[in-house]
Amino acid sequence: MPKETFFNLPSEKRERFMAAALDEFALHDYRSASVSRIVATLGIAKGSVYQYFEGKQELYAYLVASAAAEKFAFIDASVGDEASGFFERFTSTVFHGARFDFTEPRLASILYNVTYEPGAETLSISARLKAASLEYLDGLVRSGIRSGDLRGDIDVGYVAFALYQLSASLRDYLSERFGFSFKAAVQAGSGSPIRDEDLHEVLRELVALLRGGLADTSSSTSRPTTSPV
Amino acid sequence: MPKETFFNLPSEKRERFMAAALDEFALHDYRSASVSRIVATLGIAKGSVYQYFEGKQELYAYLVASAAAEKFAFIDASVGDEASGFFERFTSTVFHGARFDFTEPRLASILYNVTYEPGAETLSISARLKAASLEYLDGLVRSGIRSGDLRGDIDVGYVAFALYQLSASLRDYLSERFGFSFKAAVQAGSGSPIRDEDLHEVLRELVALLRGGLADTSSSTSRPTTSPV
DNA sequence: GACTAATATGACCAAAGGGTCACATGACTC
DNA sequence: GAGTCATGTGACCCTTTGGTCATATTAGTC
Repeated sequence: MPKETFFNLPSEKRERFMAAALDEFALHDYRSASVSRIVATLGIAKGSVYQYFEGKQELYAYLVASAAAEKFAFIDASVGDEASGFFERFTSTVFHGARFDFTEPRLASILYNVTYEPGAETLSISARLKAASLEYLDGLVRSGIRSGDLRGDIDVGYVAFALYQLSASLRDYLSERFGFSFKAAVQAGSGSPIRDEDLHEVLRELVALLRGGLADTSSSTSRPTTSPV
Repeated sequence: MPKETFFNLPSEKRERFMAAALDEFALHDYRSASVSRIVATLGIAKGSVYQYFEGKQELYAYLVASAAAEKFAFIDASVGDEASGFFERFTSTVFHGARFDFTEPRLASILYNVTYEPGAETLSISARLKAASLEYLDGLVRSGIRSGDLRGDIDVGYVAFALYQLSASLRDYLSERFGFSFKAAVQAGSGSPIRDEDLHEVLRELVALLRGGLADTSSSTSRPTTSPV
């Protein structure tokens, strides 16, 4: 939805602009992100921004849409069609999603931030994104039930929601556990991909929880009421 | 950490101030919350706020601490000691936590907002709160393993984190599913408690997921690769 | 070189923010 | 009533924000 002027720009200039804008919104939430700061970084006049976009909101919407399109394309291309079972497909989707996040911390941060935008101005943008993710998971769960991978008595709506939360929050867990700072990565401009083994180890935990739950079903005594000294 | 002046205030005035400040921070995130708006609502001079608190940050920290103390006290008093198993204790904690949220939407919203504060200014405040919750869940999981309720091979750190995410996000799910708007409730000044049965129904889903997972273990064929026409 | 249309510019605006401070007010003591 | 000390006040300061617009520059065409 940028103005025509933006697309008429020499691609080098357009990309320089996008890079600066993505940086700004990756490092700050919507309200804190500053158009003035973007133009200061680029050394261009503020008026130029308003030749490209109607305003801050439109700029933001465009950045979010770009980031989302890139991430979805990456996941689609990576997951492929061979993974057929529910848990395999889910694992693969989350795995490649996380790989994308660590490789493209700038885009990932924007998509992460938008999830938690509280303001009314950004509501439609964030709601659309969340709805798309939930819809995908909803379909995945339904087909998992149909194929017999999942129990038939689960509440599809709630389970899709839980999967959404657990996969979205993975970023927090991974960055804490492996000491990865997305903010620092954005500032450094470099994505240092996480080790696949580390990622798989965490995903194994997540999928084990989702697959079989936490309850101990092995032992003979269901729960020893007193310590067996 | 408010100044002495604040505690010297006639309790009526102090409570009026607290009410207005809680409203403001329940309805807006830290940056968007406005000291000017609080004093305008109360009809007092802006200087007064700075007689009570060092600044906006200290005010915010105090409000968050107050809300957290009240919620924890409520949960502690409600859960009691009779619930002994892991899933019973977890359910009871989440249940009463949710009851608190719907009864005190103002305090609940502040505690919810602080979780997603992105700014550096509020980092220590939100980190402390999150750490306290994780520590509690960590202990709960450990004792669950010790008592034999939980499998011994789970990753305690990750499971505590997952429990944290699932219980924290319950608010979103409940408010969407039952059409409850926390914002509207704060503005109306009234908490309309959710029906206990509705809450229990959702908690049953959550605990079923946590207890036994999603995999269908009943059938003879683990997964029919082709549809059985 | 002249005309035209697209693009770039940055001084400027109004609004809002947190915070300050010299002063006013009130209450209590002697 | 005078003196004192805690409290209240609001005009004011500085900064920053998103956004505007008259003007300047550039590029392309004849």
